[in-house]
Amino acid sequence: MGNRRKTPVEIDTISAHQCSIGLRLELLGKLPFLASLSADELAAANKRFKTRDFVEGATIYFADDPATHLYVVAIGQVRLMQHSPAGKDILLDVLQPGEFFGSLMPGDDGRYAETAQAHTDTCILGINADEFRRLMTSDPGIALAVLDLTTERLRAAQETVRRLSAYPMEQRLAAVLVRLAGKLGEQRADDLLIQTRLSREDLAQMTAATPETISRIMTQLQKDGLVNSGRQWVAVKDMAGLRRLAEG
Amino acid sequence: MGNRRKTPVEIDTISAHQCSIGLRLELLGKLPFLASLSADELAAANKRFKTRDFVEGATIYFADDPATHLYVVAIGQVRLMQHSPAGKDILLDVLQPGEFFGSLMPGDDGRYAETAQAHTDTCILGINADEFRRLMTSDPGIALAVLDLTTERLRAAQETVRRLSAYPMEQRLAAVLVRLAGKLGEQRADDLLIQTRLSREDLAQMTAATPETISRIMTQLQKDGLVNSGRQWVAVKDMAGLRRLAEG
DNA sequence: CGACGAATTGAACCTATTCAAAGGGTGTGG
DNA sequence: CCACACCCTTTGAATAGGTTCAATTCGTCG
Repeated sequence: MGNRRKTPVEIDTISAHQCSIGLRLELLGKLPFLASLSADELAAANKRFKTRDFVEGATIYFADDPATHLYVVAIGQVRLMQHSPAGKDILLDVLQPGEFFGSLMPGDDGRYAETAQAHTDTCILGINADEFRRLMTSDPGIALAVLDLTTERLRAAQETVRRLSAYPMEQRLAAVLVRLAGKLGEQRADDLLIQTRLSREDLAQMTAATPETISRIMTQLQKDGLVNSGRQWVAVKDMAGLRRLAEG
Repeated sequence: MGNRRKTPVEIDTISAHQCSIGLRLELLGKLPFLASLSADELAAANKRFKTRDFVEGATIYFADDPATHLYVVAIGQVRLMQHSPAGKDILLDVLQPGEFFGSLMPGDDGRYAETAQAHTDTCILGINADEFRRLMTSDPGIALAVLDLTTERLRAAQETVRRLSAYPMEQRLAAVLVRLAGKLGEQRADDLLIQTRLSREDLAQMTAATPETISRIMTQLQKDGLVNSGRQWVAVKDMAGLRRLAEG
């Protein structure tokens, strides 16, 4: 009776067969950039993708590895990270099912810009970059949809640059929490739970800070009634207030 | 006799007729994303572009304006900037002839992500975003070329995020100088001149610093023999050394 | 329960900012 | 053509925001 765990975040352990053939077609059909395909075309495209599984923490590829494949998250969550010589890591994003990552440019000169890591137990679908390029060539709708998603990511990256350049820590943290809650938020009685394991270290890597600073600011945000938080989880209590804080 | 000006940077004042019909075809033909077009197609595309002139300092569009057009730099240089409520500006890039900016997404929901400003007297070619989308739909080669350029920009933006997050000022400045010299560098007897007006304030806005800090670091870099610099100009003397410094 | 990793808290330190003042190149108007 | 005014740049001293290091507390899982 009752769960003794305090973490409100659900942690799925996936079995080897969840990422089955049946699931794949359904999944691919939902991808925004494959929406223009007919059922037949979709089935053909499906054959091009290969399934791969990763346990939590496993690395899918490293930054600067030769970039050969485009991946789509099927089950679980994927972390995109960057590294610096000094050992400081940056957490760019946590991807959900349906989001793509990896290489869009064919040819062997390209290298991955980030490291991709399984944030939970994960199943991903991979397609060779050249093959995907052929798909885009034959169907401009796919190319344009991918272009739109990429443009949107460029905009998001520029927004991150803006925040890193011109905002103090507290506002940067608020902005990250607003973004995560919008993307991964799950409504609860009293707040919006960010549905992923999220340590102070993770938040530090998303805001260019140290875990200690994040801890101090989180304490303040809780006092102000903006968020609830515990070990490896965060919930947004006052979205509007947090958004106001983020904008300055 | 002789020029009394000390600035080594060439400052062009363009006349109203330089951006003529004849030049346009030549220019459009050189664009990487229109390379796949035949002469006829190019002439047809050319009709879709309209010419606009701006004097130095004039604003082409503001961030958050409704995004309607895609532009290509024909003559001169264009600054892409961002703003923050606190009044801190960010200088994202200085675009050269042949580079595009503005809107890639049609529809009236989109807004410009940055402010575009004439960094010198400038002539640009503009095309309606919907019309350009039609061009991309009819020729996947164009769409893919634009996708590649956008992907490259996303990579550059993520690199900026990495530098802002994990590197101290000196290394960030070194990295910016390396990038600018690679893009706008003009070989001279003893160094590589960055061919654009570049104040301490500009460099500050590119590295998330203050002009004072830039000044102090520049003094140091000159002492170390890595750069030469004066009022509104910078030249890289030791590219390899500067690159080494940037990487850490 | 016991142990390990995460989170908190405190104090010293450091990098870069802020504010202020002085010096120098540009180009403009007399 | 020269002189002055303007803005860019340099330099200094005080300050602040965030980091670092270290010690302690707390939650979670075996």
